[in-house]
Amino acid sequence: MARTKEFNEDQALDKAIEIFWHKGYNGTSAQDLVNHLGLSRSSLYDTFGDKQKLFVKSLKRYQKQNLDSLNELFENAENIKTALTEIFKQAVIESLQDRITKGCFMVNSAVELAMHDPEIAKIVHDNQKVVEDVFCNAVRKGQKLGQISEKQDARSLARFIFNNYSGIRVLARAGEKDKQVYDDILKAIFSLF
Amino acid sequence: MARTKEFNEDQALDKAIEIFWHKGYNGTSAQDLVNHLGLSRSSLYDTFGDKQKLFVKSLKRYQKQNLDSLNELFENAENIKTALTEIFKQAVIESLQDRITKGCFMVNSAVELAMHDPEIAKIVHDNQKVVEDVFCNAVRKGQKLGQISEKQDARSLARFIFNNYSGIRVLARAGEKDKQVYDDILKAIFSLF
DNA sequence: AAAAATACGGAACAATCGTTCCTGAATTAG
DNA sequence: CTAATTCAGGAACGATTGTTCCGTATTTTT
Repeated sequence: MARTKEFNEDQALDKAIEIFWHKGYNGTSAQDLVNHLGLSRSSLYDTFGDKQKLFVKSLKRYQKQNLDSLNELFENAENIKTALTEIFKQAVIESLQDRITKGCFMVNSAVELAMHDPEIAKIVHDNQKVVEDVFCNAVRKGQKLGQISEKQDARSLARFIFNNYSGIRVLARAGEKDKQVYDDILKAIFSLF
Repeated sequence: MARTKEFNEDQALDKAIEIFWHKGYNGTSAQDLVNHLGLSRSSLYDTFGDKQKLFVKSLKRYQKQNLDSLNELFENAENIKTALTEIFKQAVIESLQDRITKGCFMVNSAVELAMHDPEIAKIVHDNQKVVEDVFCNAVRKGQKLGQISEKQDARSLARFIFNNYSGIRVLARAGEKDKQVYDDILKAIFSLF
């Protein structure tokens, strides 16, 4: 039979996520992928098909990773409102820590590709719905526990949270490094709960 | 002396805005520009230098157009809160009306290019500051007139508004066509004022 | 009318794009 | 050992990229 794969496909995908996230789809060349993944051209194409397929696989993997950690966070949280603030605070920390910030891979891909690639559009839209649901369930739970005000409809609040999360990721991608800007936004957001 | 230009430079720039807005910088080829602007390759390069310079000019023009209309709106508004809701409602209408939606040229450019092109980064950042200032002054005025609650700091509220506007434009670019999603977000936003 | 200047269309450029293919070495299972 | 399979490396593909250049037409000033 054949020899076994010498590289781990998931590790390679993580590398692909990194560079696509950083440079975008159109900004990443095949040579960039070869250099960054550490695979030969042939292995790369044999394993993943072509650039678009590799991108789709990367984005799906990213989506799953993020969703899993989001679900885990809410499951282990005893206070929902605190958990929500943690999510945003973490985003702010990430936005400030590096000289450059990549923002959110999903948001970046939505802006760059959703209009022109139906497959990407579906991934983005599905992600939006499922993340919105996670937020919505969390908010409902928080409201039942008396941790979140019931003045706002849970679905509405979930969509609102999602929207502000997107906005902050764009701000980060745009290179905003003033902590006060983020803090002001967060202050306004959480005055609603 | 020489003959006069047969095309209007500003009209050509408006055409450039259209296609860059639609396809992004990396997604727009020189051939796309020739086709869409209706100029020859030579005229295009003679007039605007190169692709990057044309993009910068387009983005700056877009920024000025948007800022002017924003200022005009607030100047003519007797009620600031109403004016703010109008801005968001207009964004929602635009998001829903066409089969495809381009979102915001500035947001798209920020996501695609700010990390990799310092000149674009500066335009994006300058725009953010000046738009934030416009919002801030408007909010202050609205608070003085008793049209906007004074519970929130004007600067904080301005940044919050900007953030949600970005988020909505990303949502539109991602192809969201469910009016209820936008309405839910708007409901949450304006419950703060 | 002559001269200067610019617009135009299109050919042509080198470079890079994504992708395919070939070769030989490596590794595994039977 | 043999056969099968996958690896890495790199040459090579045609297509497209952004850009330059040239010849000609056109318009304006002297």
